[in-house]
Amino acid sequence: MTEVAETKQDRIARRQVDKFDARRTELAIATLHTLAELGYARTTLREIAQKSEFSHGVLHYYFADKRDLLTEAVRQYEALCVTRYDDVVAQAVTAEQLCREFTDMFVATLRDDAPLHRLWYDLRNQSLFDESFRKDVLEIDERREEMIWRVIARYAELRNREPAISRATAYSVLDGLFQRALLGEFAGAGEPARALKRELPRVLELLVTGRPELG
Amino acid sequence: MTEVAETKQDRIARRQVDKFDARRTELAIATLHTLAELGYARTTLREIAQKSEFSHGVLHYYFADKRDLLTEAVRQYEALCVTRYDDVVAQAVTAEQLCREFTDMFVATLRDDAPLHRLWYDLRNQSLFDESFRKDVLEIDERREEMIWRVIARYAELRNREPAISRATAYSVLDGLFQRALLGEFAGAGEPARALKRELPRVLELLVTGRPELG
DNA sequence: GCAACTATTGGACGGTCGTCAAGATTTTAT
DNA sequence: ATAAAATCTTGACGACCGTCCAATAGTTGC
Repeated sequence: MTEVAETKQDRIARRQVDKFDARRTELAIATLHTLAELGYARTTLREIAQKSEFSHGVLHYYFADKRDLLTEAVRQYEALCVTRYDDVVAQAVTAEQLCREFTDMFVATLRDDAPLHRLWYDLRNQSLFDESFRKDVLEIDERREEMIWRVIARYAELRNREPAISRATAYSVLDGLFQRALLGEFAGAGEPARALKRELPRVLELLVTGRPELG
Repeated sequence: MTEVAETKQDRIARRQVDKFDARRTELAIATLHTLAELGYARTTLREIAQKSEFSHGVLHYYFADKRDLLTEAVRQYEALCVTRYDDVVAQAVTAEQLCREFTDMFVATLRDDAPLHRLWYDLRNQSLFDESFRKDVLEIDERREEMIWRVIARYAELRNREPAISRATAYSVLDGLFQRALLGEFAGAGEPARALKRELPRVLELLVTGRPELG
């Protein structure tokens, strides 16, 4: 009897928790959009609320404070953006195909998700000043690194080569290229997409110059 | 007579302008230090004034508004940081020496000037949101690119090779590595300096794999 | 259908921001 | 030496910030 009552209570409690979490996520995503549009420095709670369907007061019902909200937003970014190339890796059967489709995806997300990407770089850089973001940022960076490494490792495998550089270096190199292209994209300078399509295959080639036999 | 009076006036005017500019520069450097410490989002005029020997009101005597002051600060950064490796390039007589001294300098500035570097990345990223910084940022980025290219081109020359990638790519790659190491530096994760000393020579090698005869 | 609880509103608060201007102080020209 | 011009300080201003809270609306369990 007591047990039945408890499980009922539990069911109710769980449903409430689920609903609570769902709204938290909803508000965190609204936060993400605000950050992508305005950047960290100009993102305010009232702006965030305006992007959702609620008033600004509700944010303190679901989040302890602004930091809590922003942290949750960062985690939402993670859920969105760390598996982008996995399909490409899974489906490629030749090195040329992987190279081409990776490059295409790279350029496509540069074009389509530019505001989201500038948000990521903004938050990552913010973590250099504000310790409270650092843990989540490092975890996402790690996931991004793994994502890139899956591409490079598979590409090397298909080429019957070995990567010439470490996992961290591979990520840094491609991240640097992406950031550069993103700046060009916003500045309207040159044609970053075209430049990437030309340069990325060469870079991939360089990153797997090692021969398996030679280690 | 009129001419003499005018040149005298001019001399006075010029001296005043010089003094005015000197103080502008002084305040812009104070701004730079504040930005390096607090980041763009938390840098306020009163904080900046506190880092100088003046009160906050004086900032509007020398600068039209906050944006004007920050823009001048960005230009001061440029004067500081776009010729860092030139001595290394000028004095190196062998590829091994250039590689070693470039790597040492790279790691040294990562360690010694970390706050200044995080400021640069903060401002560069800010230019993705705020158009008013973009022009100056792009110019500095261009100068950094040239600085890096002088290193790579000279290294290739000493190795009797040709660079395997474009100027922009070379810069992006090394910038990505630096940014990664900077994050590691602030997060206290691993030993970014050690990792760089290990990886940088390999990367340089990869960047100049082209042969002059075949290139 | 009614009480208990959850969810949401919107305004008020103390604080800080950029900006400005009036006045004090220092420097300069003669 | 002194008047004029420059430099600098101080305090105030309206705006906006994050936070909080009393009141209201909506939902749920029984």
